[in-house]
Amino acid sequence: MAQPPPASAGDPLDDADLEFEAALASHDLASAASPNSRTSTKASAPSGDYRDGAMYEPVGFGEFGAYMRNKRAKLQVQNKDLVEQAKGLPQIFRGLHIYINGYTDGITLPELQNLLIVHGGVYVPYLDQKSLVTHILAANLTPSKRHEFRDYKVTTPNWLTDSAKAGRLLDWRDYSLLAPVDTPPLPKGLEATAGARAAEDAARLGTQTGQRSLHRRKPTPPSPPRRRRRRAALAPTSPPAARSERQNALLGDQDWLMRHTSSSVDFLAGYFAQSRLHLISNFKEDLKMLVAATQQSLPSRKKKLTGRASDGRTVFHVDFDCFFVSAGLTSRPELRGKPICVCHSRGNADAASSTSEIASCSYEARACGVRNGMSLGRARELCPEIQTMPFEFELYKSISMTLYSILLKHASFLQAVSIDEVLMEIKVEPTILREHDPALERAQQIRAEIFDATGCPASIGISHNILLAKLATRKAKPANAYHLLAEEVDEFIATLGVDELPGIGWSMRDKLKAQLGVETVGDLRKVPPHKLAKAIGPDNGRKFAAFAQGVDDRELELGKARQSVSTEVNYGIRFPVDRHDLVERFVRQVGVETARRLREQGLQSRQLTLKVMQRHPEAPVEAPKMLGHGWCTTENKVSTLAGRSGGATDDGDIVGETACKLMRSLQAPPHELRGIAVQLSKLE
DNA sequence: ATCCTCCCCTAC
DNA sequence: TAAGGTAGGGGAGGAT
Ligand SMILES: Nc1ccn([C@H]2C[C@H](O)[C@@H](COP(=O)(O)OP(=O)(O)OP(=O)(O)O)O2)c(=O)n1
Ligand SMILES: [Mg+2]
Repeated sequence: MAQPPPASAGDPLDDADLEFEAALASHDLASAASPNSRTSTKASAPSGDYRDGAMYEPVGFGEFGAYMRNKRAKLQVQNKDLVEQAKGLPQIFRGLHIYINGYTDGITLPELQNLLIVHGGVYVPYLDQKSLVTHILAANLTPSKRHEFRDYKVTTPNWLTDSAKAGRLLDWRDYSLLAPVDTPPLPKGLEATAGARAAEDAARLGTQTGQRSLHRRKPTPPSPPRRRRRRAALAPTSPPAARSERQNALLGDQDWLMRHTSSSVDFLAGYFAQSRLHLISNFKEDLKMLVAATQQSLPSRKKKLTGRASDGRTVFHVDFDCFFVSAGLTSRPELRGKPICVCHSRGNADAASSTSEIASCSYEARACGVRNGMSLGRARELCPEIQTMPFEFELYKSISMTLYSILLKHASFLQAVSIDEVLMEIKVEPTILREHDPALERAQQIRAEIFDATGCPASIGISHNILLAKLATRKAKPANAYHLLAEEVDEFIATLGVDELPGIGWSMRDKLKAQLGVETVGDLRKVPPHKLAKAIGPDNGRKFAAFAQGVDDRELELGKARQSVSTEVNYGIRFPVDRHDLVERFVRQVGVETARRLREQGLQSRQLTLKVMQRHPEAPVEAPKMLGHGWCTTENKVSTLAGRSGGATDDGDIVGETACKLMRSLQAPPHELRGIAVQLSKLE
């Protein structure tokens, strides 16, 4: 690789570090080279509509309800005064989680909270989808509140004070603010939460039809009453189809289950051969290694970044349009221009009820509301004529390699974001006039080069920091480039929804809305820093306050040492009653596989964590998603690893055995298992 | 403050 | 039928 030439005289970017600029410039010319264990438990909140891509939850989703519940319980116990006060008082509110929306004269909020807590209740500070709330106390009810609260037990603060006075739980309905409504009374007093939504999904999907199999010890509990969705926005336009006869037949056939789930020896290998999420995660790690091997480390800057335009950076974000679809289209030109998607289902038989996930869909399908991550069944409702294409993993990897080799020629300082996405920093002349934009011209040239080499359209976003480059890509898509200039940032960014900022997903979006009434980035800007920090934490508060101004001082990430290696399987985990032998065989396989991945990285580990998902006691036996994990509780068990000569190890037998030991110590009933993972950390 | 441990959350 | 993986940022609570 060429030595960095001296920085050119009269560099217009007097603000930038010379050494850094020189290195960047040189790389523009470079070519691509080619036995103490701990445990903890939490209940996992279930999904909303699992079939809706917007509600897609990654693995380990949402133990938020129970997490907050536990956390609040803990906070309360820490308050010694209250514990003392509670002694001898009847715990009439035990198990109740109460949100106080308003109260009347004659009593203060702290007094109400105190009264609630000393009688065993839990105070819920704010209302959102995930907080478990059994009752709401309100002094009055505007029409909009009436609508928002319609599925809760809404009553008055007097109910609380009177109950406390009486020393017993009075009927909340006697204090109800709601006129009698068409909604039936709630079943047990802990609904109106995400939990209830999942149960409801299950009921709608007909998942409790009582099929018998070795995979169930007891008859299915009665289906919870069907309830209206709490938020109209979540309701699909038409009720989703129930699981098909065929699906039910398979799930009830123990022979079939033994052959197609974790009870089969071959399951693990077959599963990873077909999992697209495994592919993209795994391949990303490969790309990070490739990039690290190809480029030298980022020279340190003399000046720290401010994250503003004055840094004089030019960041490019390159991202294929509907990547898996575009790749598939290279050999299927007849499907161009049509609504299509890539998923495992062939889309023939029971397509209407298919829970197969769409990995990528064409922009024509997106026009109907179809999204990546949605189930095929849901997509069919939105777009009946949608066609499917099979996965072609080798093709994706090959196209991705071509992309990376092209981009490595244009800039050696490059961050592997994903199989279809790259961040890079290129030294270009600054843009003076909109009519002459060297960065944009460079981007169009790169796009053409990518298209020529791969047959796939990529889009490129350009700006002076990572955040804005990524947002620019969204404006560019599909099949174009966009340079987001400093002077247009303010206006552009204010109108975005907060969840369009990278790093804000559904959880933080809901929290911002519930606690601060913040929905757009413009709203976010107006929040005082201390309030933001209180709602989302000090670091996040600072980060997103800066993001809201379009400010992002992050450097490209490259060549960072790996902190952990793990293997997770949260699909197809089904074992017959009492078959501990099959569980043990599977856990050992997962452990051996994880050790293999560790060796592949030339690493050793001193700590193993076993993660086990079990069906939540209130969840239906069969998850809404075919062979999915459904609503679960999760347990993590940690053990120190001891190699044959003491310290760290990469030995498959040791890792497998340690994982099995932790699994045995859990005493989990095999038929309730839904997910198993082994993570190795403390690497050296 | 700063660290550690156990989570949750996010992105693709 | 279907293949809901995985690394890393960061918050909360506690130890130092
Ligand atoms: N829930 C998801 C999201 C993405 N992917 C895979 C398939 C996508 O093609 C690829 C890249 O993800 P992107 O987020 O970049 O989405 P696309 O490239 O499909 O569309 P676009 O980038 O045009 O929005 O990752 C997936 O399997 N499941
Ligand atoms: Mg893409």
